Amino acid sequence: MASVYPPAPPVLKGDDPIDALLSAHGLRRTAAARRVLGWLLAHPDTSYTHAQLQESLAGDHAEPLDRVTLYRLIDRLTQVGLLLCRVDSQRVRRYQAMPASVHATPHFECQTCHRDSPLAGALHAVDLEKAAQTAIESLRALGYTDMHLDFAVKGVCADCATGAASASANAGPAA
Amino acid sequence: MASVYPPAPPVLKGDDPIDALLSAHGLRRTAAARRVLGWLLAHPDTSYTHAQLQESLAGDHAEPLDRVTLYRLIDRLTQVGLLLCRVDSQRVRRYQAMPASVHATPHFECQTCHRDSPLAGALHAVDLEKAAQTAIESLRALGYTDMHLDFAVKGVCADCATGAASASANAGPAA
DNA sequence: AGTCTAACGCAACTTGGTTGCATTTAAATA
DNA sequence: TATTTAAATGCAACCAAGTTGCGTTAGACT
Repeated sequence: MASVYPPAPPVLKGDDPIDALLSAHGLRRTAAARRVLGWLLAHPDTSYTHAQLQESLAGDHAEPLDRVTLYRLIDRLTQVGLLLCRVDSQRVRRYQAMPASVHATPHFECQTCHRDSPLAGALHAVDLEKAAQTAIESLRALGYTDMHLDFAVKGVCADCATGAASASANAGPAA
Repeated sequence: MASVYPPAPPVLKGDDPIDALLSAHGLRRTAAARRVLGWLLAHPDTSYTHAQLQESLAGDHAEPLDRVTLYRLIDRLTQVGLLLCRVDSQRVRRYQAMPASVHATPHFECQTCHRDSPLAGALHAVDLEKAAQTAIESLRALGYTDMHLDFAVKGVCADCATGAASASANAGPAA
Protein backbone atom coordinates (compact mmCIF):
# COMPACT_ATOMS: atom_id res chain seq x y z
CA MET A 1 0.00 0.00 0.00
CA ALA A 2 2.58 2.49 1.04
CA SER A 3 4.71 1.60 -1.96
CA VAL A 4 2.18 3.20 -4.28
CA TYR A 5 3.25 6.64 -3.04
CA PRO A 6 7.03 6.20 -3.13
CA PRO A 7 8.84 9.38 -2.18
CA ALA A 8 6.16 11.05 -0.02
CA PRO A 9 7.30 11.48 3.57
CA PRO A 10 4.81 14.14 4.69
CA VAL A 11 4.86 13.06 8.31
CA LEU A 12 7.84 10.86 8.70
CA LYS A 13 7.65 8.61 11.74
CA GLY A 14 10.73 10.03 13.43
CA ASP A 15 9.78 13.52 12.44
CA ASP A 16 6.87 14.01 14.78
CA PRO A 17 8.13 16.32 17.52
CA ILE A 18 6.34 14.37 20.22
CA ASP A 19 7.79 11.05 19.12
CA ALA A 20 11.16 12.73 18.92
CA LEU A 21 10.86 14.00 22.49
CA LEU A 22 9.85 10.59 23.76
CA SER A 23 12.75 8.85 22.07
CA ALA A 24 15.21 11.54 23.07
CA HIS A 25 14.30 10.84 26.69
CA GLY A 26 14.53 7.10 26.38
CA LEU A 27 10.81 6.39 26.41
CA ARG A 28 8.84 4.26 23.99
CA ARG A 29 6.52 5.86 21.47
CA THR A 30 3.27 4.32 22.67
CA ALA A 31 -0.20 5.58 21.89
CA ALA A 32 -0.79 6.55 25.52
CA ALA A 33 2.48 8.45 25.82
CA ARG A 34 1.81 10.36 22.62
CA ARG A 35 -1.69 11.31 23.74
CA VAL A 36 -0.66 12.50 27.20
CA LEU A 37 2.46 14.38 26.22
CA GLY A 38 0.77 15.77 23.12
CA TRP A 39 -2.17 17.06 25.11
CA LEU A 40 -0.01 18.68 27.76
CA LEU A 41 2.23 20.28 25.16
CA ALA A 42 -0.88 21.63 23.45
CA HIS A 43 -2.02 23.18 26.74
CA PRO A 44 1.11 24.74 28.18
CA ASP A 45 1.23 27.04 31.20
CA THR A 46 -1.54 25.20 32.96
CA SER A 47 -1.30 22.29 35.33
CA TYR A 48 -3.69 19.36 35.44
CA THR A 49 -4.45 16.69 37.98
CA HIS A 50 -4.42 13.00 37.15
CA ALA A 51 -8.22 13.02 37.14
CA GLN A 52 -8.43 16.04 34.84
CA LEU A 53 -5.98 14.47 32.42
CA GLN A 54 -7.86 11.22 32.32
CA GLU A 55 -11.11 13.01 31.69
CA SER A 56 -9.70 15.30 29.02
CA LEU A 57 -8.10 12.45 27.14
CA ALA A 58 -11.21 10.32 27.35
CA GLY A 59 -13.18 13.25 25.97
CA ASP A 60 -10.98 13.52 22.90
CA HIS A 61 -10.83 9.93 21.82
CA ALA A 62 -12.94 6.98 22.87
CA GLU A 63 -10.78 4.70 25.00
CA PRO A 64 -10.62 5.98 28.57
CA LEU A 65 -6.95 5.05 29.29
CA ASP A 66 -6.39 3.01 32.43
CA ARG A 67 -6.00 4.82 35.74
CA VAL A 68 -2.81 3.02 36.73
CA THR A 69 -1.28 3.29 33.28
CA LEU A 70 -1.81 7.03 33.40
CA TYR A 71 -0.22 7.23 36.86
CA ARG A 72 2.84 5.34 35.69
CA LEU A 73 3.10 7.21 32.42
CA ILE A 74 2.96 10.54 34.23
CA ASP A 75 5.64 9.33 36.62
CA ARG A 76 7.93 8.38 33.76
CA LEU A 77 7.39 11.64 31.92
CA THR A 78 8.11 13.54 35.11
CA GLN A 79 11.22 11.54 35.93
CA VAL A 80 12.83 12.22 32.57
CA GLY A 81 12.02 15.90 32.92
CA LEU A 82 9.30 16.26 30.32
CA LEU A 83 6.70 17.20 32.91
CA LEU A 84 6.76 19.43 35.94
CA CYS A 85 4.94 18.20 39.03
CA ARG A 86 3.61 20.42 41.79
CA VAL A 87 1.44 19.70 44.80
CA ASP A 88 -1.42 22.14 45.20
CA SER A 89 -2.96 23.43 48.42
CA GLN A 90 -5.56 20.66 48.30
CA ARG A 91 -2.57 18.31 48.31
CA VAL A 92 -3.19 16.81 44.90
CA ARG A 93 -0.45 16.61 42.32
CA ARG A 94 -0.70 18.80 39.24
CA TYR A 95 1.29 18.17 36.08
CA GLN A 96 2.33 20.50 33.34
CA ALA A 97 4.57 20.34 30.29
CA MET A 98 7.99 21.41 31.55
CA PRO A 99 8.37 25.12 30.92
CA ALA A 100 11.69 26.47 29.66
CA SER A 101 12.58 27.90 33.05
CA VAL A 102 10.64 27.30 36.21
CA HIS A 103 13.19 27.39 38.94
CA ALA A 104 14.15 30.77 40.25
CA THR A 105 11.68 32.50 37.99
CA PRO A 106 8.87 34.35 39.76
CA HIS A 107 5.46 33.12 38.62
CA PHE A 108 1.86 33.88 39.30
CA GLU A 109 -0.23 30.78 39.94
CA CYS A 110 -4.00 31.07 39.78
CA GLN A 111 -5.51 28.85 42.45
CA THR A 112 -8.75 28.54 40.50
CA CYS A 113 -7.85 27.83 36.88
CA HIS A 114 -4.27 26.76 37.62
CA ARG A 115 -2.78 28.72 34.78
CA ASP A 116 0.56 30.16 35.63
CA SER A 117 2.29 33.06 34.06
CA PRO A 118 5.71 34.61 34.57
CA LEU A 119 5.88 37.81 36.56
CA ALA A 120 8.41 39.35 34.23
CA GLY A 121 7.81 43.08 34.38
CA ALA A 122 5.89 43.65 37.56
CA LEU A 123 8.50 42.52 39.97
CA HIS A 124 12.13 42.97 38.95
CA ALA A 125 12.57 39.37 38.04
CA VAL A 126 16.19 39.55 37.03
CA ASP A 127 17.26 41.29 40.23
CA LEU A 128 15.34 38.75 42.27
CA GLU A 129 16.94 35.85 40.50
CA LYS A 130 20.34 37.35 41.07
CA ALA A 131 19.67 37.98 44.75
CA ALA A 132 18.30 34.50 45.16
CA GLN A 133 21.28 32.92 43.43
CA THR A 134 23.60 34.82 45.73
CA ALA A 135 21.70 33.58 48.75
CA ILE A 136 21.75 30.02 47.47
CA GLU A 137 25.49 30.19 46.84
CA SER A 138 26.22 31.40 50.35
CA LEU A 139 24.05 28.66 51.82
CA ARG A 140 25.83 26.09 49.70
CA ALA A 141 29.12 27.34 51.11
CA LEU A 142 27.73 26.54 54.56
CA GLY A 143 27.08 22.92 53.62
CA TYR A 144 23.50 23.18 52.44
CA THR A 145 22.63 20.98 49.47
CA ASP A 146 19.99 20.25 46.83
CA MET A 147 18.63 23.77 46.88
CA HIS A 148 16.09 25.34 44.62
CA LEU A 149 14.09 28.50 44.78
CA ASP A 150 10.37 28.27 45.27
CA PHE A 151 8.96 31.64 44.39
CA ALA A 152 5.41 32.36 43.37
CA VAL A 153 2.61 34.78 43.93
CA LYS A 154 -0.53 32.74 44.42
CA GLY A 155 -4.06 34.01 44.16
CA VAL A 156 -7.04 34.18 41.85
CA CYS A 157 -6.58 35.73 38.43
CA ALA A 158 -8.86 38.45 37.06
CA ASP A 159 -10.69 36.07 34.74
CA CYS A 160 -11.57 33.67 37.52
CA ALA A 161 -12.34 36.44 40.00
CA THR A 162 -15.02 37.91 37.76
CA GLY A 163 -17.30 35.22 36.46
CA ALA A 164 -15.47 32.63 34.44
CA ALA A 165 -14.59 31.28 37.86
CA SER A 166 -17.44 28.79 38.18
CA ALA A 167 -16.68 27.14 34.86
CA SER A 168 -12.93 27.07 35.38
CA ALA A 169 -13.11 25.84 38.93
CA ASN A 170 -14.95 22.69 37.93
CA ALA A 171 -13.18 21.40 34.90
CA GLY A 172 -10.08 23.48 34.61
CA PRO A 173 -9.42 25.60 31.54
CA ALA A 174 -9.38 22.55 29.32
CA ALA A 175 -11.44 24.04 26.52
CA MET B 1 -8.05 22.23 102.00
CA ALA B 2 -7.42 25.11 99.74
CA SER B 3 -8.68 27.54 102.33
CA VAL B 4 -5.69 26.81 104.49
CA TYR B 5 -3.50 28.76 102.05
CA PRO B 6 -5.67 31.77 101.42
CA PRO B 7 -3.93 34.27 99.15
CA ALA B 8 -1.67 31.93 97.18
CA PRO B 9 -2.39 32.00 93.41
CA PRO B 10 0.88 30.50 92.12
CA VAL B 11 -0.50 29.17 88.83
CA LEU B 12 -3.86 30.73 88.33
CA LYS B 13 -6.06 28.89 85.87
CA GLY B 14 -6.40 31.76 83.41
CA ASP B 15 -2.74 32.55 83.69
CA ASP B 16 -1.37 29.69 81.67
CA PRO B 17 -0.29 31.16 78.35
CA ILE B 18 -1.58 28.18 76.39
CA ASP B 19 -5.00 28.32 78.02
CA ALA B 20 -5.01 32.04 77.38
CA LEU B 21 -4.29 31.52 73.70
CA LEU B 22 -7.01 28.94 73.36
CA SER B 23 -9.62 31.15 75.00
CA ALA B 24 -8.50 34.21 73.10
CA HIS B 25 -9.20 32.33 69.90
CA GLY B 26 -12.58 31.05 70.98
CA LEU B 27 -11.51 27.47 71.60
CA ARG B 28 -12.21 25.37 74.68
CA ARG B 29 -9.40 24.49 77.06
CA THR B 30 -9.44 20.72 76.68
CA ALA B 31 -6.65 18.37 77.62
CA ALA B 32 -6.04 17.49 73.98
CA ALA B 33 -5.88 21.11 72.82
CA ARG B 34 -3.44 21.98 75.60
CA ARG B 35 -1.19 19.07 74.75
CA VAL B 36 -1.07 19.72 71.01
CA LEU B 37 -0.69 23.47 71.12
CA GLY B 38 1.73 23.23 74.02
CA TRP B 39 3.90 20.75 72.21
CA LEU B 40 4.01 22.75 68.99
CA LEU B 41 4.77 25.96 70.85
CA ALA B 42 7.60 24.14 72.61
CA HIS B 43 9.02 23.08 69.24
CA PRO B 44 8.76 26.18 67.08
CA ASP B 45 10.27 26.60 63.60
CA THR B 46 9.67 23.00 62.69
CA SER B 47 6.67 21.46 61.03
CA TYR B 48 5.18 18.10 61.93
CA THR B 49 2.80 15.74 60.21
CA HIS B 50 -0.36 14.42 61.83
CA ALA B 51 1.38 11.09 62.35
CA GLN B 52 4.47 12.66 63.91
CA LEU B 53 2.33 14.71 66.27
CA GLN B 54 0.31 11.73 67.35
CA GLU B 55 3.46 9.74 68.00
CA SER B 56 5.21 12.53 69.87
CA LEU B 57 2.23 13.16 72.10
CA ALA B 58 1.74 9.49 72.81
CA GLY B 59 5.40 9.30 73.77
CA ASP B 60 5.07 12.03 76.36
CA HIS B 61 1.95 10.91 78.17
CA ALA B 62 0.17 7.60 78.10
CA GLU B 63 -3.14 8.04 76.26
CA PRO B 64 -2.56 7.94 72.50
CA LEU B 65 -5.14 10.62 71.52
CA ASP B 66 -7.64 9.59 68.89
CA ARG B 67 -6.67 9.97 65.23
CA VAL B 68 -9.83 11.80 64.22
CA THR B 69 -9.79 14.02 67.28
CA LEU B 70 -6.27 15.08 66.41
CA TYR B 71 -7.29 15.81 62.81
CA ARG B 72 -10.19 17.97 63.94
CA LEU B 73 -8.19 19.69 66.65
CA ILE B 74 -5.43 20.55 64.19
CA ASP B 75 -8.04 21.89 61.77
CA ARG B 76 -9.51 24.15 64.42
CA LEU B 77 -6.14 25.43 65.57
CA THR B 78 -5.22 26.15 61.96
CA GLN B 79 -8.51 27.90 61.20
CA VAL B 80 -8.17 30.31 64.10
CA GLY B 81 -4.62 31.07 63.04
CA LEU B 82 -2.70 29.38 65.83
CA LEU B 83 -1.07 26.91 63.46
CA LEU B 84 0.42 27.22 60.02
CA CYS B 85 -0.28 24.43 57.57
CA ARG B 86 1.87 23.56 54.56
CA VAL B 87 1.78 20.65 52.14
CA ASP B 88 5.14 19.04 51.57
CA SER B 89 6.48 17.47 48.39
CA GLN B 90 5.24 14.06 49.52
CA ARG B 91 1.80 15.74 49.65
CA VAL B 92 1.28 15.33 53.35
CA ARG B 93 0.29 18.28 55.50
CA ARG B 94 2.79 19.65 57.99
CA TYR B 95 1.78 21.84 60.91
CA GLN B 96 3.76 24.35 62.87
CA ALA B 97 3.03 26.93 65.55
CA MET B 98 2.25 30.11 63.62
CA PRO B 99 5.42 32.16 63.33
CA ALA B 100 5.26 35.91 63.79
CA SER B 101 5.57 36.58 60.07
CA VAL B 102 5.45 33.95 57.41
CA HIS B 103 3.91 35.56 54.41
CA ALA B 104 6.21 37.55 52.20
CA THR B 105 9.21 36.66 54.33
CA PRO B 106 11.84 34.57 52.60
CA HIS B 107 12.52 31.32 54.43
CA PHE B 108 14.75 28.34 54.08
CA GLU B 109 12.93 25.04 54.47
CA CYS B 110 14.94 21.89 55.06
CA GLN B 111 13.31 19.01 53.20
CA THR B 112 14.81 16.49 55.57
CA CYS B 113 14.31 17.77 59.11
CA HIS B 114 11.61 20.28 58.18
CA ARG B 115 13.05 23.06 60.24
CA ASP B 116 12.64 26.41 58.64
CA SER B 117 14.61 29.53 59.27
CA PRO B 118 14.27 33.08 57.97
CA LEU B 119 16.71 34.20 55.28
CA ALA B 120 17.18 37.61 56.82
CA GLY B 121 20.66 38.75 55.88
CA ALA B 122 21.62 36.62 52.92
CA LEU B 123 19.03 37.85 50.55
CA HIS B 124 17.85 41.43 50.97
CA ALA B 125 14.63 40.43 52.59
CA VAL B 126 13.22 43.89 53.04
CA ASP B 127 13.82 44.88 49.43
CA LEU B 128 12.24 41.66 48.27
CA GLU B 129 9.18 42.17 50.41
CA LYS B 130 8.80 45.66 49.05
CA ALA B 131 9.19 44.53 45.44
CA ALA B 132 6.75 41.72 46.02
CA GLN B 133 4.18 44.01 47.62
CA THR B 134 4.45 46.35 44.65
CA ALA B 135 3.87 43.46 42.28
CA ILE B 136 0.90 42.26 44.30
CA GLU B 137 -0.62 45.73 44.33
CA SER B 138 -0.35 46.10 40.57
CA LEU B 139 -1.91 42.69 40.06
CA ARG B 140 -4.72 43.62 42.45
CA ALA B 141 -5.35 46.70 40.32
CA LEU B 142 -5.85 44.35 37.36
CA GLY B 143 -8.59 42.44 39.16
CA TYR B 144 -6.53 39.70 40.76
CA THR B 145 -7.66 38.68 44.25
CA ASP B 146 -6.71 36.67 47.33
CA MET B 147 -3.02 36.96 46.69
CA HIS B 148 -0.15 35.94 48.89
CA LEU B 149 3.53 35.52 48.32
CA ASP B 150 5.01 32.06 48.44
CA PHE B 151 8.74 32.47 48.73
CA ALA B 152 11.17 29.92 50.02
CA VAL B 153 14.50 28.37 49.30
CA LYS B 154 14.12 24.63 49.72
CA GLY B 155 16.90 22.14 50.16
CA VAL B 156 18.75 20.11 52.74
CA CYS B 157 20.40 21.93 55.61
CA ALA B 158 24.02 21.42 56.61
CA ASP B 159 23.13 19.30 59.64
CA CYS B 160 21.04 16.88 57.63
CA ALA B 161 23.45 16.86 54.69
CA THR B 162 26.31 15.62 56.86
CA GLY B 163 25.21 12.79 59.08
CA ALA B 164 22.39 13.72 61.35
CA ALA B 165 20.28 13.13 58.25
CA SER B 166 19.39 9.51 58.93
CA ALA B 167 18.09 10.22 62.41
CA SER B 168 16.22 13.34 61.39
CA ALA B 169 14.70 11.82 58.30
CA ASN B 170 12.97 9.12 60.26
CA ALA B 171 11.45 10.81 63.27
CA GLY B 172 11.95 14.49 62.65
CA PRO B 173 13.98 16.67 65.00
CA ALA B 174 11.58 15.99 67.84
CA ALA B 175 14.23 15.51 70.48
C1' DA C 1 -26.63 22.80 89.99
C1' DG C 2 -28.43 22.83 85.22
C1' DT C 3 -28.27 23.67 80.42
C1' DC C 4 -26.19 23.87 76.10
C1' DT C 5 -23.01 23.09 72.72
C1' DA C 6 -18.04 22.33 71.61
C1' DA C 7 -15.10 18.70 71.61
C1' DC C 8 -14.32 13.67 71.88
C1' DG C 9 -13.94 8.92 70.11
C1' DC C 10 -15.35 5.09 67.61
C1' DA C 11 -16.62 2.96 62.97
C1' DA C 12 -17.28 3.37 58.33
C1' DC C 13 -16.14 5.64 54.16
C1' DT C 14 -13.64 8.33 50.35
C1' DT C 15 -9.70 9.84 47.65
C1' DG C 16 -5.37 9.83 45.59
C1' DG C 17 -2.02 6.84 44.84
C1' DT C 18 0.70 2.14 44.83
C1' DT C 19 1.89 -2.91 44.12
C1' DG C 20 1.70 -7.52 41.97
C1' DC C 21 1.18 -10.03 38.08
C1' DA C 22 -0.13 -11.73 33.68
C1' DT C 23 -0.49 -9.84 28.83
C1' DT C 24 0.72 -6.89 25.02
C1' DT C 25 3.83 -4.37 22.09
C1' DA C 26 7.80 -1.22 20.78
C1' DA C 27 12.27 -1.75 19.56
C1' DA C 28 16.76 -4.14 19.41
C1' DT C 29 18.87 -8.26 17.05
C1' DA C 30 19.35 -12.18 14.37
C1' DT D 1 11.39 -10.11 7.91
C1' DA D 2 11.08 -13.09 11.95
C1' DT D 3 12.73 -13.51 16.76
C1' DT D 4 13.71 -12.01 20.97
C1' DT D 5 13.22 -9.12 25.20
C1' DA D 6 12.31 -5.66 28.09
C1' DA D 7 9.17 -1.65 28.44
C1' DA D 8 4.58 -0.54 28.80
C1' DT D 9 -0.27 -1.90 29.56
C1' DG D 10 -4.43 -3.19 32.23
C1' DC D 11 -6.79 -5.49 35.75
C1' DA D 12 -7.45 -6.42 40.81
C1' DA D 13 -6.18 -5.79 45.19
C1' DC D 14 -4.10 -2.91 48.40
C1' DC D 15 -2.60 1.28 51.25
C1' DA D 16 -2.23 5.84 53.66
C1' DA D 17 -4.14 10.29 54.55
C1' DG D 18 -8.05 12.39 55.42
C1' DT D 19 -13.39 12.81 56.04
C1' DT D 20 -18.21 11.91 57.69
C1' DG D 21 -21.86 10.31 60.83
C1' DC D 22 -23.30 9.75 65.25
C1' DG D 23 -23.76 8.89 69.98
C1' DT D 24 -21.18 10.33 74.34
C1' DT D 25 -18.39 13.43 77.37
C1' DA D 26 -17.24 17.62 79.43
C1' DG D 27 -16.21 22.94 79.12
C1' DA D 28 -18.46 27.26 79.77
C1' DC D 29 -22.11 30.24 80.68
C1' DT D 30 -26.16 31.19 83.24
